[in-house]
Amino acid sequence: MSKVTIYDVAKRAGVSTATVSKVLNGTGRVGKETIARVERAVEELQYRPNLLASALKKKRTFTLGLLVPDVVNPFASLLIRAIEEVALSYNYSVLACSTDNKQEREEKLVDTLLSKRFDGIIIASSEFSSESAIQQLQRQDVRAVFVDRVVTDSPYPVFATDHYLGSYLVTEHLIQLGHRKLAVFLEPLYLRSSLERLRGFSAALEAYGIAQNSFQVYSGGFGADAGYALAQQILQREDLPTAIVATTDLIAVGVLQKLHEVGIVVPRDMSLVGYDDIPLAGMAAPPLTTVAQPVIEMSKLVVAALLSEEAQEITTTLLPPKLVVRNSTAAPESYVVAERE
Amino acid sequence: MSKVTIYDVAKRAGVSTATVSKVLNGTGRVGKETIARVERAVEELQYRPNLLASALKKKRTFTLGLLVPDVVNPFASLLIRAIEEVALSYNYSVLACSTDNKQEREEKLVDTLLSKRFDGIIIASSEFSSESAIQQLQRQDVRAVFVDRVVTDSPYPVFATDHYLGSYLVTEHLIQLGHRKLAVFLEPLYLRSSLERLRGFSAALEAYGIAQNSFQVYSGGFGADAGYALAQQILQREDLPTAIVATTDLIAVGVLQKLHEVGIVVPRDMSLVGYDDIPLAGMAAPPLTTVAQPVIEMSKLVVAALLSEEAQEITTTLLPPKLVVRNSTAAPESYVVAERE
DNA sequence: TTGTAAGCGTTATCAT
DNA sequence: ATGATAACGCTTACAA
Repeated sequence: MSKVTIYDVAKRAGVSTATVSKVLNGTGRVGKETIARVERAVEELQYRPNLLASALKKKRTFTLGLLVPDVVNPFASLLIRAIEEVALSYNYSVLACSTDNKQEREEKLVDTLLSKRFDGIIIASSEFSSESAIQQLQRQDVRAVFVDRVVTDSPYPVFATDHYLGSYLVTEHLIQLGHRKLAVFLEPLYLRSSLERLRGFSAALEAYGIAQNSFQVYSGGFGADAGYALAQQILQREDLPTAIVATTDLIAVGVLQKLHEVGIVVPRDMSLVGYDDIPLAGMAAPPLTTVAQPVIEMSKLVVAALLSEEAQEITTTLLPPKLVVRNSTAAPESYVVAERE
Repeated sequence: MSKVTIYDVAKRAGVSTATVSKVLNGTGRVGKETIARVERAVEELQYRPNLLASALKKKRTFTLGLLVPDVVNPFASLLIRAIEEVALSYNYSVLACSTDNKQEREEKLVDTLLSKRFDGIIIASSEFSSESAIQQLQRQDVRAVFVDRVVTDSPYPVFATDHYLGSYLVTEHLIQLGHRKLAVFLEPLYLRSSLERLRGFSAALEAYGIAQNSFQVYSGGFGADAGYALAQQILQREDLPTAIVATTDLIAVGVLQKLHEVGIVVPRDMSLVGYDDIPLAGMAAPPLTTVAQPVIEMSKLVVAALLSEEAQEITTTLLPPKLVVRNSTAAPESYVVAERE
């Protein structure tokens, strides 16, 4: 630990600690000359204020806690980075933790964050376990917000992408390309975000008067493994869809891998879209058509909400996603052929 | 901020704060009954000790700082997660920051971490800017370690994968498959890790008596973009190599994309290997042969080194990488076959 | 076994 | 414009 304290600086500058504190914080009036002396002492001593002591007194740690399912998840990384950037502009740091969607773990982490007295907590973890976490938070009074997880009756502000809309847009894109036989691959259905995505998918079909069959929806786990497995499953069918809406880029990549294995070429033989627009999406072969979440915008709102002086309004803010068209989508072959005739 | 303090607990339990502290920390002798009373009070009041105050007194924050180039980079994520896990087992949190390999930014971040009095700082950022960061650290006395970046004359322990060996292994794998015309794609050459990888590549060729030409080595930026560009560059050549050693999975993915575009099939027409074994490597089409870094093992050593009671030994520890053979490599004969039209 | 009280390094109030 | 000094919430000798 750094041994030099505000006392050392005060002594060296020949002033009181109060004065040093004032120049350091720019509070109160201090003579120009005094300021210079203090600053020189700080420099000479390589003094770094102890933020622990400062925080204890000021009740501000300049740190935000962030809960995500897994920092390794590309979308989580994207979110972490965006929040980190915005926080930095406020002179804040952010400590991100992986909950693994495990309730016990989440509770333990919330406990820690609470003890460390962070100035705000951002929950971007699954809504699955948030129930108890919410209770924990409410008993202490910390600012908190939920991100990208629609949670009903939340006592905290919620910021999320309009997944219904995103899903609608990307499905519509496929339909406009001529697809009529679509399937949707979802993350587990207990996630509200999955349901929203499903709703958007379904609404798009409805809007264009396309018949809907329940067997068009597939749902498994998370990640590429899930996509791979789901693809394997759908390949058993006699009548394959001409396009697949994967509601996660990771799932899409898994699908891509399976299709590649069995020699189905995307988008020639089948179209495929993802969701999230993680960096990987642009690097897939072929680059994935997907929907981008407004991560930066969302992060700005989130941090601002946490750090604002005013009382928090408990509202849900839905942000608009953006369709990103790349090369994994094309008109279905039959469609093209039909046009020619 | 939580209003309940140790005083409230003491009052409620009818004991002194000293006693409460003792039962909370398990230090000193306290009567069984008293313990029960205190614990009940803690529970009823939902008391969470203020770790700021505690840290101020004990000089331990139970938090580690971690500097990586970019949390979005998949390998960085892997490292962050591994360190997070190990730290958690010690009841520690880790705050990861992205330096963007920018010196100014790195210095600012180190400053912040220093002020927050973290118990240790892990530098996994580029050696490029570490010079000044090291100086900053040394003036304060914090524990620190370097990870995955070989830095000469480091005043701190360094833990890194033996990139020379990893590169050697994967190159040898290619040679044993029958490849004789190899190229290597590297990250910028001012990175010692790049040089080590190059050395391993070269040594393998040497060991097998394969002629080496300078134009076999290509070096550009980081990430898939770089790989894509490098691939584009090499495709201009008349005599293509039969295998490419990309010293990063991300670079390999970029290469894959370019090759895919021009219709070169991996590994039939050309073999390709990556490095790092990020999750993406296994999901590429085809899944990438690569070399895995012992991230978990490394993280264990790193955290242990930071948290150990004993004086730090300033040594460099090189950990062995592991060759992971998947489907992006094959004997070059097929390439010849493909040539005959 | 339990309590008193002096810090830990800041900031902020109130004098001067 | 500057300085004493009392907190902030906890830990830890040292007493009792």
